Amino acid sequence: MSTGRKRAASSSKEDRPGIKRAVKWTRQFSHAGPRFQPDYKPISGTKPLFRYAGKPLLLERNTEEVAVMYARYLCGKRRTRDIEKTLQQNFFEDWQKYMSSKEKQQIKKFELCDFSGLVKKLQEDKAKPLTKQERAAQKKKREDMMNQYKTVIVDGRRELISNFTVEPPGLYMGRGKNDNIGRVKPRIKPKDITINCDDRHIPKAPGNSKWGAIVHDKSVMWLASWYDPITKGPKYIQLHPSSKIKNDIEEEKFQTVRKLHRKILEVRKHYEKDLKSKKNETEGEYATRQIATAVYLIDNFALRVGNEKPEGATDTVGCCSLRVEHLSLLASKNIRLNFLGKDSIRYEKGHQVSNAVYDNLQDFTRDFDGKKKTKKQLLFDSIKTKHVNDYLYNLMKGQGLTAKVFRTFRATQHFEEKLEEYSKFHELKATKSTPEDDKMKMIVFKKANLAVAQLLNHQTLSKPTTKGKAIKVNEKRIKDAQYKLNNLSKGTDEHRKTTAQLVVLKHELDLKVEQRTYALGTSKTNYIDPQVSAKWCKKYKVDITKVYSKVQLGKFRWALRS
DNA sequence: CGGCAGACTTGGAAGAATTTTG
DNA sequence: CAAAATTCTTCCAAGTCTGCCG
Repeated sequence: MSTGRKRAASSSKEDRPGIKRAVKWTRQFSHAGPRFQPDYKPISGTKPLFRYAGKPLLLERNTEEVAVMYARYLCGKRRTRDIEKTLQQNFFEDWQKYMSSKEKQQIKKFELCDFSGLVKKLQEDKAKPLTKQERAAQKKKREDMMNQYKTVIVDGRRELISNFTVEPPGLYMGRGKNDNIGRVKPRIKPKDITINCDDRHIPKAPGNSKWGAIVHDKSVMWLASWYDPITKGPKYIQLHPSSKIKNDIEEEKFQTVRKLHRKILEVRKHYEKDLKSKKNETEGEYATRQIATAVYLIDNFALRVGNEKPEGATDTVGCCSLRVEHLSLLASKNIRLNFLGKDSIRYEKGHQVSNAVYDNLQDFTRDFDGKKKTKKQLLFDSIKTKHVNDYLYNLMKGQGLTAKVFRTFRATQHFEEKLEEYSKFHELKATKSTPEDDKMKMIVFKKANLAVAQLLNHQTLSKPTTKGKAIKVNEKRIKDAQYKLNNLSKGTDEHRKTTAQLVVLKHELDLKVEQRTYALGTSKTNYIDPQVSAKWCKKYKVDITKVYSKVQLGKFRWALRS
């Protein structure tokens, strides 16, 4: 497959400010290429596990491989979704492409397919306990394999690779109301791969196979790429977040945020001026007013910019793609936004807005000519996200201000404020700590983290029941502690200690309850400036490894070397 | 300009590893 | 010590934004 990718690093790129556009490597980019998925091993012997119309049917190897993909899907704990029908249809349509002509004649209706034998077999294999030796051997084999593929040398520096294996064949599992759900993602082969490496270290393709293409592009940081047959979009083998290049880019991201922080009053003054409508407004001025209003929403409520999506894609929106139906104008300059955002996560919040913004939003429920829009029409009908980013570019020329910077800025700022607020409220000590003090510090950190997750609307759809159980356990402990306390005389050490424990337990419970539907991970790894955490940790004598995991510590090396 | 392809970040869920509990 | 709970890592889908091209 010809990829058509041929861009080499040009000098003009090097001249531009910022790391993103710069050359990523110069002399050496040497790696083993991606690891491929092992070939499929049939799971049914001579006895068929699949049944059609009640009768056992032995599937050919390729046919079984795809059937097993569906069986694997059935094994997982899947939520009942209204998308189930589409999934089955897509799967069956694609599956038939893998069948022999004889099988295609036999297997005509999805409803008559019985995968339960395959499912049972998969579950049995999974449940099979391994001996200690088997487990160790398996681990060793895995490590040996990984050692062969997991690193790349970038200009003399050995770096980790984040995903060195090509994606396995399987069913495409999109989120929300996705039209491609259940389609069969075929196996990726060496001929599908474009390798990016330096010209003296070209990895060898496995066996007798050949790479699809080999490029030496210094302006990008991917090691290998291929096209996803379902989405038609490119997929990449990339560097690990702990790598120097990724670290540099991450540092630059938060530098941009700090620049915005310094200029925020100016920026706000500028767009507030553009919020005002003019007499005999031209179409251009009307568009500017839409841009300013969108920027207001992005700045104030940390919304995503909301790019246009291709026809037929899952119907999710961001700021610029909001439709009239997603907005309610309420009394006292209050508005309510209700829409499906990224990953089909619902955003449903009420906000108070300025007079100018309220008036504008009301205006934008009509088009430029004053004609009332339908519910399905765009609120910001005269602009594209490109215009918003062009506008922002001009507000902070050459300093990398784009819409998503506001989200990071607001997240970090919110975190800093909440950390301070909670630290004061819970009277954290900067000196030596009891175990209860240490626990309170972690609670404060997590509470601030949670506040950011709420701001960014990082909700989880899956609510593991375990979380409910955990809450019960916590409640019981509170009861126990309370009971214990009642039987202790005041003023004793034991009484003091139990009181402190009780306080911690109560706050832990509050946190657990509030945290139930929120995912804190994304805000911690992508939005909160690690320098803020580091400063707080230093102040309150908290070990930074208590708040960041190993991968996060690697990602934030740039901020944490003291 | 506007549209689109490409490259990179951000996102929730699944799965693996580790810690806690009984 | 095993099972359960929790935390961390991996996975890959779904965004953002840039640069190129007509």
